[in-house]
Amino acid sequence: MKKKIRVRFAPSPTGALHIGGLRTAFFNYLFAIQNQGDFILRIEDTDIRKNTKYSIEYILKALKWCKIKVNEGYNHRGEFGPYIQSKRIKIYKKYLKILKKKKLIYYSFESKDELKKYKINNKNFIYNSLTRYKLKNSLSKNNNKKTINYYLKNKKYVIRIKTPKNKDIIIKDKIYGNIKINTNNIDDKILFRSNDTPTYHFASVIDDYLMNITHIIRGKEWIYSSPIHILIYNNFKWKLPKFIHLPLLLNNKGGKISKSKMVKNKIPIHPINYNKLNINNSYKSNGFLPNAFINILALLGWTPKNNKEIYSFKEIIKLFNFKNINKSDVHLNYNKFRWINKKYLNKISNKYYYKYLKKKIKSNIFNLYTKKKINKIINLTKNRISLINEIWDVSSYFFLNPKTYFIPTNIISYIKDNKKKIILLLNKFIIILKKNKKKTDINYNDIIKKLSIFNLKLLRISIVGKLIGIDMYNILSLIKTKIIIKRIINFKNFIISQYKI
RNA sequence: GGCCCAUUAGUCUAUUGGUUAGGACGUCAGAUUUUCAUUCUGGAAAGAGGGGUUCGAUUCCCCUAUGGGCUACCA
Repeated sequence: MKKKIRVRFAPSPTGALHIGGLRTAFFNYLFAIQNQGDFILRIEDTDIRKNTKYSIEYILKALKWCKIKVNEGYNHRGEFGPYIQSKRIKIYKKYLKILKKKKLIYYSFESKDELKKYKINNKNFIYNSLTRYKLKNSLSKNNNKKTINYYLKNKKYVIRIKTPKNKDIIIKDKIYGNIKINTNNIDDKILFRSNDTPTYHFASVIDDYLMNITHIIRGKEWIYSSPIHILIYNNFKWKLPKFIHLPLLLNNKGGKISKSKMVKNKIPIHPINYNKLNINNSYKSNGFLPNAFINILALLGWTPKNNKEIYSFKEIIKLFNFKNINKSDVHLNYNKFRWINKKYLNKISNKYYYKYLKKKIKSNIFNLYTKKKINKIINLTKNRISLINEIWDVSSYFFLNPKTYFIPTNIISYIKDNKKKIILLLNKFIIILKKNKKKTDINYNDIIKKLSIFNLKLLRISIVGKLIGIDMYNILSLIKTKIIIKRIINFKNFIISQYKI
């Protein structure tokens, strides 16, 4: 029987999970679903920091918003727990002992500062088989037993892995192919810190083994630490999992994704807002739909070869394949993200827009319109936007009187040349509107058709404030007559004062 | 600096030895439209540079350049 495929998403809770981590999570999730495997969430908190608690909360919330369903792990069921590394220290110690017996690890006594100094004086220094015998550690010949015992007793040591000398380690990566790294170029990485806690390298390998992880899908930044992981597997004589490294995400200028940079570029990097971590710019807050965001995530490094951009979740699952993941790093293209979101926006029901508008608009103004009318406004405006928030931008003139008028220069000169005519025209409007209290009595189409283009533009400016928006017929028939009259009067007064009539 | 990875238009990418180098976002133009948008049609726009291998190279190899990653008692 074939072994069940098990993958894990193993974020470290050191700040808010961003689009890069989410992409990794999503690809793991896809692979699990495709193979009826397990998708495990493991929290890698071997390094304890300030915001651990909130960061974990955020991971859970973010995954939920992206509809990524964990079926085993932290905060979920599972028989391989605990799924948080700070609660597994005992386990790591147990496995450390095994390596100790096999003499595959050793104690190293340099303090952080000592090593720093050493590195400054010795360029290209690497702590490994080529140098370790000259340094302060339990393998070195420089130290006598007394000094060694001193450090051991006082627990002033870290535990390092003993990497072999001049050995090529080959990482068989499903995306990048075989990558050869010589052990002379890698450090004897620290496995246990002086505070008796494991480092990521050790903890994650032990966990991956104990949790029966079959495929390690993670960002490319991990390629260079893979030899250490492989070495640990080999030391235990455990079967290696498959490695799949994903291309990195870069911002639109080719730099690393980071909060400060992305805010400048106005590209959100976080999925949702979260006050406790000070996240107030996100895909959700910018008006992205979860389904669109999933589509965006999928296309971050993955290209199905059929010249399509919009994929439902089902299609993604059907088509997803590591063969179609490209090797070069991915630049985020916010314009394209918006375009993808637009495609999804076109499909959703009006109630989402309705909800948004209701929240946005003061109730006394919102209630001027019946639900039917709001729906009509939505229907007429929704095809103009690519983010749900923008429904307000394209419909605000239904709810707010124009505060200022944006009049193009050619219209200004038209006004100046035809002052009296225009005032007459506006007055005429007002009279017609006042006469007919019920909308149905007014044939707006007739009025509009009789107007010259210039006059029609003027009418639009008087009601909308600028030359944008849906057709005048619908604007006039949707807004209450009383309000239209008011707006026209305002505009008339504006012209009179502005152009001294 | 050392080691590792990548390099097709502004961006995401297709094409793994023979193509008018295909698609998408963006951009530009035209059509539709009472304005603005939408929509539709069309255009411009690419193989980093230099060497090989080959009848032939975007595709294979080497060098250079550029970008990125790792080089923490961070993950």
